[in-house]
Amino acid sequence: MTTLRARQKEDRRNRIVSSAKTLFRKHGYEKTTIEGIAEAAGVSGVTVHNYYGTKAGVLLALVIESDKQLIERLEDSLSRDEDDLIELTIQFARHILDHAIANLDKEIWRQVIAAVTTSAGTQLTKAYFKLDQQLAFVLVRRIEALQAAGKIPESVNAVHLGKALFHLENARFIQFISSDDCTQKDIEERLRNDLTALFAVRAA
Amino acid sequence: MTTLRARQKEDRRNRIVSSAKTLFRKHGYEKTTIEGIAEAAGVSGVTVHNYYGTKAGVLLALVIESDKQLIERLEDSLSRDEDDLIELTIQFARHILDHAIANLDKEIWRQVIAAVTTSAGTQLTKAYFKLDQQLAFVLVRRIEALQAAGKIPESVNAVHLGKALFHLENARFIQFISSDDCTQKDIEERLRNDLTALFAVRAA
DNA sequence: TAAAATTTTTTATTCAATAAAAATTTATGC
DNA sequence: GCATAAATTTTTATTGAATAAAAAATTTTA
Repeated sequence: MTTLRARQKEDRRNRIVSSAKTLFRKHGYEKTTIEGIAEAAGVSGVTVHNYYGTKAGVLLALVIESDKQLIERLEDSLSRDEDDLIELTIQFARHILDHAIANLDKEIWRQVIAAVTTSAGTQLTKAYFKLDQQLAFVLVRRIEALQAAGKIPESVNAVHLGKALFHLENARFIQFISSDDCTQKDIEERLRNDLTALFAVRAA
Repeated sequence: MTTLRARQKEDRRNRIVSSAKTLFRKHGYEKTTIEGIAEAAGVSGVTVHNYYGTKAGVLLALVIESDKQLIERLEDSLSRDEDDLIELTIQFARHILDHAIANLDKEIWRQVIAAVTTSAGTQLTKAYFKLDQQLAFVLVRRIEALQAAGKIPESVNAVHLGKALFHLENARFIQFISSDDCTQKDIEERLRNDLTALFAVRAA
């Protein structure tokens, strides 16, 4: 049974997050004030704080929602007949970058990264890392498929490999958002260089 | 010719940074106020802002100084007869983690990462990334040495490999500081897993 | 429907950040 | 060597994030 209070609360959360997204996209992160978000959502500024703790908390909540959608779609949008691990990883990165810039611009993504690191241990950060984990496992499952197809040695630990590739992708993602000049193409090239070099270490 | 003004300015910079380091270590980042730093340094709060822009800017300045020392020493402290790339990289990571926790605690390193990402493009951030670059090249030179010794194929691009390994190490460093529970041992193990999996992709 | 419980709002405070005016100190020309 | 010009710091004031406590409003329940 959902009480009236629970429904009202849920409603306020939705209004706050959706107002925030509009304002962040319209005016950027810095110029958007908590008071502004509150007004657009029809609550008081303190209520926004009570709900999300900080302005960065509101941003994180909004990113978590959009990342859930990304994960839902990613599994399907990754081409199923790519049998080269390098190209697969680059495709994976491409989907993530596409999704990121479709939702928020670089300036705001920088705030996301900052928020995630400073507010380590909070509920929202845990939720964020859980989604990261799920993203990594999309790669893990593809690696297992490649192993089943004989494209990657069975001796390789798919979980370890997937996580390592995800970390690398993530490092390049952060590099992407950290500079306004860095293009998606730059990132793909760097990622390709990374993987080519790493995979060649033990090549015969 | 160094004018009196230039010397005074340099002096104030030193006092601000050194007061800040003391206070950050003593009371943590949040509880240290700009006004407190200013008082300890014998200047006004606005002067601290004029010099470093933000509280995070002061922190960054202080980290850059200490990272310069790290780089100076790192080249020598890395064992010269380690011929396994995995162990070399782990050793590299160990030195960086050791240096990090010897200087500031995790809470403050989180603020450093946040500051670097949010204030992308500023002078201090550029200086920070330049040092990162130098760190990566310590690895690159070791890789070249391993190639010369026939331990790694000459076909591998040492610069690409060094940078990729550095990114991986950096990702694990951020993971280290992001959780109070994560030990250095955990990080070494994860890094070993990363590299073992990556290097085994093309293994015969 | 009235009392109790919960939640939001009001009010107030601290601190970061920024801007403009005022004051101080250093540098320079006579 | 002193008066004036230039540069730099400090004072003062304002906005906004974050937090806490009291007051007000609304929902729940008895």
